[in-house]
Amino acid sequence: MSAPADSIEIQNVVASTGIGQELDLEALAEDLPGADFNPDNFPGLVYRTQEPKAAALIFRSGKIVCTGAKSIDDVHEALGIIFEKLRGLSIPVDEDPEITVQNIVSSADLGHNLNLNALAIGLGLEDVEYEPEQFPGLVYRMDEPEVVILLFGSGKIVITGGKRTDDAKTAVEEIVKRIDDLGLLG
Amino acid sequence: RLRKWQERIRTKDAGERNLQFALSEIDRMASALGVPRSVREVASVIYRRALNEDLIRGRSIEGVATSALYAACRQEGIPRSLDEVAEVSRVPQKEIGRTYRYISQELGLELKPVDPKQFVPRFASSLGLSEEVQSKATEIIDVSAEQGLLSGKSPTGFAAAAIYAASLLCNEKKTQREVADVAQVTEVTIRNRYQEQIEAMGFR
DNA sequence: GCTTTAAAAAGTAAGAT
DNA sequence: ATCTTACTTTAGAAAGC
Repeated sequence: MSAPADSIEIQNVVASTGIGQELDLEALAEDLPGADFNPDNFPGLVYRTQEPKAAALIFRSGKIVCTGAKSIDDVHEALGIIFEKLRGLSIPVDEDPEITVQNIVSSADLGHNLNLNALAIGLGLEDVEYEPEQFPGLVYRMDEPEVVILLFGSGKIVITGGKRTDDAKTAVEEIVKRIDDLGLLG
Repeated sequence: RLRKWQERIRTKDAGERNLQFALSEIDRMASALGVPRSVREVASVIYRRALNEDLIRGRSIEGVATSALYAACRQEGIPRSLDEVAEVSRVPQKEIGRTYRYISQELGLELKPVDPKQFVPRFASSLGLSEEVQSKATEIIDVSAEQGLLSGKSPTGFAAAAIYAASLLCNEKKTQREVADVAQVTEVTIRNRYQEQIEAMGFR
């Protein structure tokens, strides 16, 4: 018996932090191999780590956004690599910068096909956005936990907007309950 | 103060002019789309409601007017696709879709998902297909939707495939290209939906 | 509101073969 | 006709227009 919650996989974690030091991005772009910096397009410098794979947006203020990591541990690991790289360039970086998780994107499988038309009406048109002409997924905004769930006809779903690790699990259990109560789960 | 008074008049005039512009745009687009007068009236009501609830702030008048018309067509059961609406509007399709979702949510329109069957009469008649083909296409849509094939699929593509299939079954064949053109979808989409629908109907 | 980053879901589209 | 690539949706931070 495999519960839908057991199929949850974190796909992306977005986090922010800061080194507590202003940066000269022009100079950093020169000293940091592989850095992408196009100030005309975007004010942040893009730096990618290979292991773990992640992308960091480094700003002049010293603030950093890390995205693309597959776990919170990976976020810390990737940022740790970046902090060391900066220190290696004689840039003072705070001892242990606070890292804040801003968003976690997860995927899961409910294990049954879904009738999205019936679900749109059953879950309540006021909380649902389902426009298959524009996007095949049904968008459901849940209040507790405060996340957005994308549901597809295949039964596969995406949970995003959560900041805590267990938000996805709570959300999946809740949406399964609601769909089941409507008699729309397989 | 006289100045304050004049400003009020100016603001009122500007607002009145904007409303007139929006309503004339709705009228122009509705004519181009060939929708009945009743739909234009529903669109006007939706636009005025959006105006009263201050939903136009930060959005273009034309965008809200177009979205109101798109919503009105759906509400009246004679939907136009976003592509069709975008063709007669000066607002990009992406913005129409976004604005529609916004006003639909804020005004609590609660419109049900578009039913592919609602496109059948219009698409079929512009292809010169008979009543028989239309009812066959409708049947195909009902049967395949009941079997869960509709979830996530574009209503226009779904309708187009059913019309194509029905035209074959009734010996009034239209090519995939002809159907694709009136429905504004690609032949690939018709082919994909057609295969699933034929199988759902039990025709291998 | 936009710009950039990453990732999943599934449908549709465009260009190449 | 089939393949590849790319774009649609969701969330969130960053700095600046």
